[in-house]
Amino acid sequence: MALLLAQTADLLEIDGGDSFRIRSYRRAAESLEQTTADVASLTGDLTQLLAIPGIGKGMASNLQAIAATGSLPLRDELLAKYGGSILELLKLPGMGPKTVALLWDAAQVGSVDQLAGAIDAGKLNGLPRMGAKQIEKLRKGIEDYRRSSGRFRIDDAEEAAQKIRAYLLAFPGIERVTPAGSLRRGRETAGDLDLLATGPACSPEHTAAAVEHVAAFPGIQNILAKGENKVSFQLGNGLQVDVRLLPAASYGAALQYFTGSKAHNVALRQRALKMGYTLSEWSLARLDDNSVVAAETEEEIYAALGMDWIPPELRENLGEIEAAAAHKLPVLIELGDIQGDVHMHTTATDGRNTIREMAEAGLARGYRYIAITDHSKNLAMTNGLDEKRALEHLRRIREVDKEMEGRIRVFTGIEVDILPDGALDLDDEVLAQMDVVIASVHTRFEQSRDEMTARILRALENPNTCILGHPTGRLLLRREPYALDMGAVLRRAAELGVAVEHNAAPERLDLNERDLRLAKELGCRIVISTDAHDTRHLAKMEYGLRQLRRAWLTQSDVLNTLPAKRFLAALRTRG
DNA sequence: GCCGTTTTCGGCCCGACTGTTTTCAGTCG
Repeated sequence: MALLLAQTADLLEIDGGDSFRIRSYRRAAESLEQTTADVASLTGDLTQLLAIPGIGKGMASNLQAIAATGSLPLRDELLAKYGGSILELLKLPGMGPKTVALLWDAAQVGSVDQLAGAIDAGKLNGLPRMGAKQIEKLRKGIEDYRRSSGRFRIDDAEEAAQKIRAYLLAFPGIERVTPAGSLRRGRETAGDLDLLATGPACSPEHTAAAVEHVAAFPGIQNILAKGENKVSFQLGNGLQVDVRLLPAASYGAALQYFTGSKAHNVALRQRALKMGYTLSEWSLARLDDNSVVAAETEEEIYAALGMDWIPPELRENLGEIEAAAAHKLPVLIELGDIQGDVHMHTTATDGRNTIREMAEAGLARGYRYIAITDHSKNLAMTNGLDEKRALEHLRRIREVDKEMEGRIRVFTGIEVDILPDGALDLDDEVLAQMDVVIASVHTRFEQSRDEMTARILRALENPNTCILGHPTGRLLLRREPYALDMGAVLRRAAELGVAVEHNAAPERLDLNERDLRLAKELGCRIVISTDAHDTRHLAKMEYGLRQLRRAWLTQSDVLNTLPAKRFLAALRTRG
């Protein structure tokens, strides 16, 4: 529902609709994403719908229309006018609604492919605001878009997986459902979704009824294939899902096989062959007489190959097979190791909860401490804090810290902006009073790689900087606003003892897997945090944690696994 | 289109940047 409203807002914007009406649609969409109410079941109850902020009479009737028909007349109308692919144009960097409208009016461009064609045909030349530089930017944007599209963010894939899983488990005789593939390995993105199901209803002779149940999943857009033990389909957002029904006797073998990665499986099968076995999706069996050695669980299979069980995150054939055979796998960091989330915002700037609410939410997650790090003044749009307000806020944080009576510590902090010349945007004497100072780049100046690197290096030198916040600022799958010499930045951060933040939210993930491996190699201090803007956002910690695991990180590599006092001391110690 | 109003109309987050603008429009956070 939220998606339909957000799309309607985008379409209205392209259509040149009233900007306040557009904002209403957007606000309603955000509100629906945040509400804990089950909107679908509320559509009959007008009073409750109207109680949701941003939902008035008009929007309520829109929601009822969506609940009844699955679509929104206004959205359908606009999509009919502009074609179904117009919205993908907005995903290109530098493309906003006005430019989309311009291209539509001037050259009937209604999709990324058509835009590429129009550029090649020179149809954009001479259009207002379409200089050579702009066109080149679009050309590059299309390239990036094509490279990344087709993969889905891990949280979107996870959400879909959980919905399908719950649906499958409701069928009598399906007892276990496990996501495999890149989702299980914890990659940042997933190309498709592999779900394995087992139970009495999945044994070879009885799958027919279960297959029909799978094929009746309400979210299916179209079915790609339907066989005896496999159903493939596409969801409305284009995500392809493969559901496999397997007998319990070979579940472990199937799980191992479909978890991959391909490189890991190839190496594992070679090892099996050397040992006189053959490994398939059905079992590990002896080569000579085909007798099954192991198949029911992954642990048995790895054990039969003389190895410890390998966490899925490590299965990339990057040394994990040798380590498992030598019983020298690292003990990877776990969610329970994290003692505190040290980057979050409150209603003082652009967060949606109070200091107290964030503290309670941290406590509920079992943390021993949190840090409140609202924006500084350079982020005017977020109502960023100037020196005076920052100090007032600091006092308020200390009050809440007292109120919590030691059940959880609440550290003072701020997220300052790194200006183009590398200076921080608040006075040093104010920063010196904060427990946690996160220095981040927010504004998207198109600085060169060298300039951007120099900018961050200078910010690291400021003695008050204790965490380098989202260093790349990349929005996954969407934009690569700038590049920098990450090696130089991480090396200097390691020398100075400035911690480097890994932003756990899937839409950010500022350090990618390679960066994380490099950080570990260089001996960087790493902090993982969620950059939470509301209490629910704190749950995103688990996503980023999986990238840390993929980079072979252990508890001792991550600073906020330390107890409160030692964490603060380590953070403030340089050199 | 929502919301709050000394309630039925008027306000609704704003500052900085880029490109191509010779004075500003569009995008972004």
